[in-house]
Amino acid sequence: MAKAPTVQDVARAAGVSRQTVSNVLNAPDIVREPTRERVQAAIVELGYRPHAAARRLRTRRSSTIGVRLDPYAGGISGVVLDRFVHALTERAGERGMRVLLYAARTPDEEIDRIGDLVDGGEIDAVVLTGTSREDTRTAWLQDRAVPFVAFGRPWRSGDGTRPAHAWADVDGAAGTRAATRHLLGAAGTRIAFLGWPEGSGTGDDRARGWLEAMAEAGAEGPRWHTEESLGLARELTAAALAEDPDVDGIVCVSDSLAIGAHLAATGLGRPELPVVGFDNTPAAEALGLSSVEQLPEQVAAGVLDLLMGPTGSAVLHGGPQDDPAYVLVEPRLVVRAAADLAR
Amino acid sequence: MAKAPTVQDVARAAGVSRQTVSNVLNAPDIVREPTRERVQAAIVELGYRPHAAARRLRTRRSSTIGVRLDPYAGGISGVVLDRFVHALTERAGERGMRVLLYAARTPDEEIDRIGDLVDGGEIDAVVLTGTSREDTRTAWLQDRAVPFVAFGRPWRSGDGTRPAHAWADVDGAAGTRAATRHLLGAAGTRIAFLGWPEGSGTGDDRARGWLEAMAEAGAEGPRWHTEESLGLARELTAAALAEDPDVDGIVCVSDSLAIGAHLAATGLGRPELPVVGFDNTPAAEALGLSSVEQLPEQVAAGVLDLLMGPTGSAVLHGGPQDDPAYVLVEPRLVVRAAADLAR
DNA sequence: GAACCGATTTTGAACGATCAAATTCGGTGC
DNA sequence: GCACCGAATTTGATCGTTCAAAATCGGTTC
Repeated sequence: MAKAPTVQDVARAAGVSRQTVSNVLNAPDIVREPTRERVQAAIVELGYRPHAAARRLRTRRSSTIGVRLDPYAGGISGVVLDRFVHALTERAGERGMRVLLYAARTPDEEIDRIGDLVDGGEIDAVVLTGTSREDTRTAWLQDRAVPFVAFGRPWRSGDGTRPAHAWADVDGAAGTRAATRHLLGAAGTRIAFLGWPEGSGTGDDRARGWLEAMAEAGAEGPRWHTEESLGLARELTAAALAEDPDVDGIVCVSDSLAIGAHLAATGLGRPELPVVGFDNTPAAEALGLSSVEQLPEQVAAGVLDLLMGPTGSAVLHGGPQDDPAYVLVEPRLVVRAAADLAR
Repeated sequence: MAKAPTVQDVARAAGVSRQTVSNVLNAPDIVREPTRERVQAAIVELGYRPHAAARRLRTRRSSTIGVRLDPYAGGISGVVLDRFVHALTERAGERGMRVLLYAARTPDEEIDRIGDLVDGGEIDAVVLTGTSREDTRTAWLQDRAVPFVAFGRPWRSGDGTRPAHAWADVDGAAGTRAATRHLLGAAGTRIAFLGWPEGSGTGDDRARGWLEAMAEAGAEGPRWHTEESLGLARELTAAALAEDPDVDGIVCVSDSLAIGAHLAATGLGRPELPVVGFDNTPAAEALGLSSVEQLPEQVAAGVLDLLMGPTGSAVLHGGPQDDPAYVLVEPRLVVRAAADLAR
């Protein structure tokens, strides 16, 4: 295999200088038409491809975004993150960016890892996933002036001492609002909400959508809480439904809980009781449960817009943190007729 | 933020030359003990981190592995690949390697993408996923002498003109064999197999495990085939079970089919009929179905061993294709008591 | 026709690391 | 005391690109 051609080789073949070849690649508009064509022909002829490392060394930019891949939780979710990472890779590629993965088990380890990657010039920016209250990572990134965008809102306890950061997220409340409205229109007025224990940003946000839609319709319904566990959800729902048989439908904070609720309803001889989940996981699809779909592809597009500007092809220098914008994606309700498990 | 320190700065601080600092990093054993300590102290003191781009430019190695992220299929699976990529990232990090993602919709587009990344010096090797018969990618990679390992066997039609390549995979036959043996011991002798249409390497391999276990026990059972669809599996199983009620258990080629079969059995009033799936997806877990778990973490470890040798910290130069080794991981049967959906 | 101008192109230097070759250093052997 | 040896360390060159500044070009202006 012959040595790969360099700008020098292309320049020689086109009868111009190195820099002109470089300009054709990076600032085509300042090169005269005929020259540009000659250079481009030479590039194709020789099959030239720029050497990324040399470019990175000179420009001090890697055109690469770091993303932490969460350890497989073993739970029923995870698909959302996978779709997000996939969409991010695709969109980033269209903008001349790459996506580099890194692994970390704890926030501190993640900070170490990011430090290595940033100082080593391997990444220009980071996309944080799984933000929580009191996230130690965001403060560190801000102090180090590392450009980043979070997938997930800054659910901070609001002391307000720190400027917020840029984020993109799915509008959970809008999702449960749509689900609740759907059930109010199709099933009846007594719609229950099955959620997580209060205190999680995401969970509270989703509960709010149900609350608002119920208030708006002047309807009332019970609100139940349990941990993210299919089994617990099933037990809780079975007991609650036995006591409160007038419930016309259930809006759930997750697909796991929805499946638990559906199994409970089926067990009580009410397989047709409408249950709506959240995340539209394959499991919900398989069982024919309605669910709110997150559209992580749009979140990915939003993240890149925040990081690079709506049309840019490089990470914004000042960084998004100087202008803490955000993108809130409206999820989509997927309506299905539940599989009759006892048919 | 002050400029990041370079080897030169460290050298000055430790009173040695650039090259000695480099040696402390890359070949510590050729540096005298006291010198090494002095240099290491200076590295810590200054917070020095090597600049990856400069190193890559000089060494012509990126220490990076490319992996294509499959588009989200929308089906019930996908978890296996995600766990694999996660494990690969983790293991690669331990060996000083990074994982870079790329997206592609078609094999030809994937080849283009890999060409860019390899010629641009962004990746040293590739991990292929989703290999099929007549894979155009493998031949191209071999011609270009790009080191690679496939997750999945070369199911080639065996004209034998090309040397095989290195691969790592899960032993599907071993999985269904274990599942079949389990049912033979726990449920009865008439165990059915619900598989995909013949002709897919993976599907045929899994069918073989059932065949072997049945033959070994001198048992007999029906063999059904359908596409990867929960609904189709449910209909087929319902019809088949009505006609052949003596079936004591069903081994399935996938969790989707297993769930379909389980729903069919439940519908016929036999919710306790043992059904074993494949992949151990969250959906199977949620429904309490037994399933064969793939252990993609071990596949990831195997891939790296093939790529870098059992202890190496760089991609093997000659490339694994000169020595087409393989790693076959034995999957693990996860036994569960099916949820009684009609309780 | 000389000075001048903006647009285009070329030249010299630098990014930060490692390779290859040269040098220095301690210690031996005679 | 001097030549010699291997181990440890230093020096000069280089990887391929882009930045910054200098040079060239084609055409105007006075």
